[in-house]
Amino acid sequence: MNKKLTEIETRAWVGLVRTQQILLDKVEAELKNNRFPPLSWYDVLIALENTSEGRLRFIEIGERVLLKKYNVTRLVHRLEREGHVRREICTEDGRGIYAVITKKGRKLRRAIWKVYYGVVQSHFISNFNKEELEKLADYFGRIKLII
Amino acid sequence: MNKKLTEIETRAWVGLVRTQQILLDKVEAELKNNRFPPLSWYDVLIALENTSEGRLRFIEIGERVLLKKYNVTRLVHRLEREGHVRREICTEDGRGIYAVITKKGRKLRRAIWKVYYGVVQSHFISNFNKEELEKLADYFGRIKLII
DNA sequence: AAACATTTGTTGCAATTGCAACTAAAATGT
DNA sequence: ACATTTTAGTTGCAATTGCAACAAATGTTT
Repeated sequence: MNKKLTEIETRAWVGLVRTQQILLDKVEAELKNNRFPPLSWYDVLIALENTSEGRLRFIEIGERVLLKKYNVTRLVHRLEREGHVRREICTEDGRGIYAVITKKGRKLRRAIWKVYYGVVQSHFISNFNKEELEKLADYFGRIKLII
Repeated sequence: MNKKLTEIETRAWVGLVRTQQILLDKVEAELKNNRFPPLSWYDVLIALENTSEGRLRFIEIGERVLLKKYNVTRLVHRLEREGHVRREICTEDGRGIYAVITKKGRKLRRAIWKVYYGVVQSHFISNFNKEELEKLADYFGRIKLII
């Protein structure tokens, strides 16, 4: 078999990697400009807000935000220290711990979103029409998330 | 203005970020399985190999691989320590330093590529036909790389 | 029930990355 | 030519991440 990518395949792959990197670097830079914490904080807060109870077990956070468990421990600890999250014991499973988003956490999440949205809208979304966005959503949806 | 993304816009954006993250995590995991160094080493080595002289100034490496200058210093130092790269003085500019890829570096680059290619081919490329890949390449090409 | 294995979360240590201050050379201004 | 500013690269210190060993609770096997 030929272990090479065609020119188009290369442009698609490198385009994916560089596009994401450039856009996330830009978001991080804008957040820093506005004295906001890094995007990883947002990822956890929005994951919590997207639940009915505003809470998730550490392991669930790791699954949704693609973080190793030891990084969940530490990231939640930082969020907790700043009052954006508090811990709750998990009665169903003695090993588990819930992280619950606080009012302050919800407020921070909204504030970060304004900056985040600005970058995504102006540097990504604005480049495409509806049909193209649907294609992109379709394409990305094909990637097997497991394995 | 409405600071919200539509459902499709969200799927396109989140799809981009998650797809890239999942695929790169997978590449890194495969590299580790095969006792290879991280992907950042590959990025520098291929950048060097893509030049006629097999060399780039540190600043050029930073531009092409999207690394801050202090991380270029350190990454090149690690590559140098393992013999994949050597330094060369830059006669045109007394501030500059070239990193030159060595035989060993080229060999490592090819070895890493086999693993890297396997993941990209089977988890990304294989999901699309030629026309779709062309669309992806086109879409990513639209992102303004500057600002 | 007892023994063993797996899951969940934590932590010490090492490696990497970010930040800011620094040196040296080049470019610019006067 | 001289002073000033910008650029290229380095480095010490702090923060973050990775790794591997660990503890405690749950699940599984016999």
